[in-house]
Amino acid sequence: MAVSDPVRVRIAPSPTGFAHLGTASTALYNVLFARQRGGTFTLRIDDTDMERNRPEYEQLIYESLRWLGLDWDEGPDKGGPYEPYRQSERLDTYREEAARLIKDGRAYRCYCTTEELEAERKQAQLEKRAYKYSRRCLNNPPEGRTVFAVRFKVPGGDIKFRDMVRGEMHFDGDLIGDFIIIKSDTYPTYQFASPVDDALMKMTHVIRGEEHLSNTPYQLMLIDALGYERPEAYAHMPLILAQDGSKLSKRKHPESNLALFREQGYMPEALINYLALLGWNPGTEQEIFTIEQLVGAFTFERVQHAGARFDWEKLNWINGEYIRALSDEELARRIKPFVPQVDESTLQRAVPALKTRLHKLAQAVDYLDYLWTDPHPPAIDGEVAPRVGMAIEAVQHVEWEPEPIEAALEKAVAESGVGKGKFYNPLRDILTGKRVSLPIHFTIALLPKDVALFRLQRAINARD
RNA sequence: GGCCCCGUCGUCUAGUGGCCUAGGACGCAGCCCUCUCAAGGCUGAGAUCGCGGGUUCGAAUCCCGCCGGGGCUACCA
Repeated sequence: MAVSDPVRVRIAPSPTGFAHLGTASTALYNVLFARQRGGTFTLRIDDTDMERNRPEYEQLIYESLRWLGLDWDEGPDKGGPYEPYRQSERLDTYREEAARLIKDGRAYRCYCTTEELEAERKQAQLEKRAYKYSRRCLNNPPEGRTVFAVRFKVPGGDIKFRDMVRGEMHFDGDLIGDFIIIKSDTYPTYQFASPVDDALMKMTHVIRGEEHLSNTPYQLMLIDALGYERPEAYAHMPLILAQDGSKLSKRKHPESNLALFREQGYMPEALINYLALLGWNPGTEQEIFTIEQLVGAFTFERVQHAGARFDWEKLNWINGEYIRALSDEELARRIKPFVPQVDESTLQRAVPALKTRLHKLAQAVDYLDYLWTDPHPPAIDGEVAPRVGMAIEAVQHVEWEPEPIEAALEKAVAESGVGKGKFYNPLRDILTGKRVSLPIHFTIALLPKDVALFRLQRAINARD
């Protein structure tokens, strides 16, 4: 294959639960590579796990990747020259290829039960030797059984391949036992379906998570046995680690659900930016990158070999940077879905004050919910009551916008003889029921005038 | 257990034998600004470069051993 031929890469997530952060990360690196080489990025659905697959999970994958802007060129939903792109629809292919291997004497039927296999494994452990399948069904198959799986007859030997991240890799094939390629439910295993599809779909490079590094020799032996062309190279990307240092998994780490990132108000561009920096670095001090800049700067030589812990604090910072970089109009547009109770113009007036205060869009709710929620009137003492009265007076004949309100309030503060803190904090409490809010003139101006004045007056009345 | 990958501030990282009294970012602390919270500005603390041996005039950088973490070792992917 000539170097100039366009690359073809893919991600192959399995629809067995929510869309996972790791899928986004792998997809990102695939997209970066495909775009910088003018190649094709394919989405293939790895749905060979009958037990756990659900069609709605597949939708979740589509939604999340689209949200992130990591769109694909070929996939189950948009077709392409190598259809179908769902493994459950390619069963005939795997069965034919497995039959071919059996016919060539490179695979065989295995009638062993899980209990028998378990016993073999236990025995090996007892004798403290590395477990490899005994090849009982190759040499001396049991009689009269009908349920079988298909095992690959591992040829062994040295297995070498090039990893774009780690360089030349070597594995000893003699250490690998015969493994299952077709399960007894007639579905292929990942180890089998993945290399078959990669070859048939003409993938030139395989970019995936590091958990697949040890799987590569299995797949390479299969590729050779099937007479396929090997991919030019692999790239095994560092794992995203949880706080405890283990691989982020669906079961143990529900926070790796991509839908949650959207719900909390992380911006897709910011998440992409953070993900790119997790495990890769540009070699410069630049931290903020557009996807286009990433396409230009990314190289496998600069990807990290060790797993990286996911750091929410840094993500929050990056997300805040993106929020602050938005125009007021754009920020209002993005916040809108999080605060459907707030009308358009009120939101627009709130945005300048919100902008520097948000790490996540959903935090707008904390600042604005007093607009649609009536706070419990706090008890005020005889000292602050007159100041609340002064505030009402100062503000009630003024144009209902932050600036004039601020000016009026400043005057009242000066006349009150106390500091801004003493004057404003009780107002904030009365109006919002909270210790923290937007600057007081925004807090007041965003509320309808009658509502603001009502809440203030009510606090005074509560004393009488 | 076997095989593989990895090991620099709390975290993400720069670093490929002298430019390293180990740089940056997030976070953290203090100060400034300030009506709260942020944002912003300034300053600062924070890494005996996992440990022990070598090699070398000189090692975070090369070699060996050990320790530690992770991954794979499934009829999950």
